[in-house]
Amino acid sequence: MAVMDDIRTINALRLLQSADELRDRLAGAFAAVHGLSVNEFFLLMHLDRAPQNRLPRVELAKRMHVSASTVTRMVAPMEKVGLVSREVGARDARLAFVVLTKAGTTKLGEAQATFEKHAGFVFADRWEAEELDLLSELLYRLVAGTSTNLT
Amino acid sequence: MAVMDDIRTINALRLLQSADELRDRLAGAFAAVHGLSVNEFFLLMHLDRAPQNRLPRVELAKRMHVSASTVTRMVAPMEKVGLVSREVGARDARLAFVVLTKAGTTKLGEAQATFEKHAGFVFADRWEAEELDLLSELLYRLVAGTSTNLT
DNA sequence: GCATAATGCTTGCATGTGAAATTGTTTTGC
DNA sequence: GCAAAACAATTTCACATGCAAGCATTATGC
Repeated sequence: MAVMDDIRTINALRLLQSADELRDRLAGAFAAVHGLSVNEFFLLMHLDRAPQNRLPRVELAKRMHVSASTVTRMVAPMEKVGLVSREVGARDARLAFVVLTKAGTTKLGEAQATFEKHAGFVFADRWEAEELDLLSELLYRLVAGTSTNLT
Repeated sequence: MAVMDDIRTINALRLLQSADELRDRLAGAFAAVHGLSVNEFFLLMHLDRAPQNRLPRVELAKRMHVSASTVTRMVAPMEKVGLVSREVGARDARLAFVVLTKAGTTKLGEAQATFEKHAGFVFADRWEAEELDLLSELLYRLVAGTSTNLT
């Protein structure tokens, strides 16, 4: 570009903007179809990948890039609806684990189908299979080594 | 991955997660160094690239993926500080253009330096120059054709 | 040309979020 | 062992945001 020709800067901008766009799409679909927010979906995803499907609130906060208080308040209604349950730490009573329930697993499965549908749409047509692999590899380096990585 | 092996799904997840991470970094830096939010930075960017450095509020809302009311309330303090000014449309009195001021241009320049610094850090070391070009090209297809694209 | 619809912006209300203070628990240093 | 520090979770407060309603202006249909 004229104004901003550093390749890293361009990549950062495109990364942020395309993620915004995708997040918007997903927010609409999740709300309409499953009554979930994007962040609630990610919360379920993190639990699904965690050992024994459970994580302390503080860990969820780190992985989701939100504050601890946000996790507290996100979990409350999800617990009420039965998607997750609370379990106090055995050897450390400070820890209040968030546990994925059977119902949560089911709900997550449905939401993943929606996620895949929209991911498929966004990455359809304009990419060859090998380009998708390449993109995957390049993006992986951004999330590799971070505890937040779900893939 | 074991659970989720559709390549498009993986790419969507990595895209969202890496963007989250980058946005977090930038939020801290912008707040500390320039007293700006990430969204305020993007608002200035959109104005900078617009013809005559001005856009109607409704256009800003679309490009930034926020509601019209958010634009109204974001602009108010920025106008107070002198980064932008208001200009009523000449042939359409409904339009209230947001105009980038000289001070706004200066502030944006400083913030861009910070942006470039962090973009450089995030994409440093782990990518070859040609890989960055490739990533740039692949990400471009996600933002191409959208009015939101800043690159 | 005038009533109706559409458009741009703002405001009221409800919700989501982060920082800091608070409480209860565990770890550390001696 | 015990006092002090560290830590996990919650609550309080302030702020940001979206939706829907309201207002002003322009466009449309006849």
